[in-house]
Amino acid sequence: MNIGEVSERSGLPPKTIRYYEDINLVRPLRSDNGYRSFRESDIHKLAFLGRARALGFSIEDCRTLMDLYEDETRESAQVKAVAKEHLAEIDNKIAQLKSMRETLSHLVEACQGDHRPDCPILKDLSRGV
Amino acid sequence: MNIGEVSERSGLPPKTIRYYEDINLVRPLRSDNGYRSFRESDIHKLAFLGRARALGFSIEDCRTLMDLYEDETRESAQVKAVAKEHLAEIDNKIAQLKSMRETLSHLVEACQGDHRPDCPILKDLSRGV
DNA sequence: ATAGGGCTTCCAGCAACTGGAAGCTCAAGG
DNA sequence: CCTTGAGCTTCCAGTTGCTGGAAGCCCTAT
Repeated sequence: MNIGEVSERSGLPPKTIRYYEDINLVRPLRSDNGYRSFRESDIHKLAFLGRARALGFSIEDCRTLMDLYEDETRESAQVKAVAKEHLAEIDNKIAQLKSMRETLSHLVEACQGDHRPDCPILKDLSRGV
Repeated sequence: MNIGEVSERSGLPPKTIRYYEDINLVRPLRSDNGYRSFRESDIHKLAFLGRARALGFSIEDCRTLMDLYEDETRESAQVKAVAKEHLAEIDNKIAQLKSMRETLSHLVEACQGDHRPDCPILKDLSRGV
């Protein structure tokens, strides 16, 4: 199967699929004409990767998860550890964004947003050095 | 004032300060020995930038905000518009992260995390292609 | 034969720095 | 006076995860 069809079936852009091959996340075969030739198992892998990425896992995490997936002797504790760590990172990011949101929304509310130059947002950003 | 002291006073790493000069966010003078020579106004600017970045504004937003800050004829509506747009982006990111968090936390809870290979996390990631 | 679409590779660029190498400057100590 | 070490300089490369574009081959249809 050529990359175009694989792209449609996996939901990943061709560029991304080529990139994943570059970094050895998938290893499609090659046809005589030089085209990549994907097996069903490659598509399966790519879809797996797409879903892991959609959950925010880093590429390296994805690699680890794929390896665990293909390792029959894995322990679910290993998978859970990766996921829990990622979950903690997500929580950190959410907390950070919420704190930004908090500050920023107050400032936005305090700003008249009219034709005059006075602005609490700029005032806050430029507060004492 | 040399970059080291400016770094301490502004809270930005020297590398970052040099980078901000590269992209013309600050324009320190130069001493005869070639060292950057910062004025108080430069430190003020850098602190401003640091706070804007801490609120998650992009570098380009920071540039815009700095320009507005220095423009006496600005209208606060311009500032507010930039801030509101950024706030919306933050809200989007939070929503996205929350949705990931939702899915992921369910999966993590469902995973035994023991020595056996069976794992709902991997099962979900590899669900029907 | 030619046009088009799909495929290939490779190079560059995005954001916002960060690390490291090579080398100059300056102040202090022996 | 010389050396040592910290601090400064520039420049290049790498980070993350792609994405865009150029140049060119392949295949099918007209």
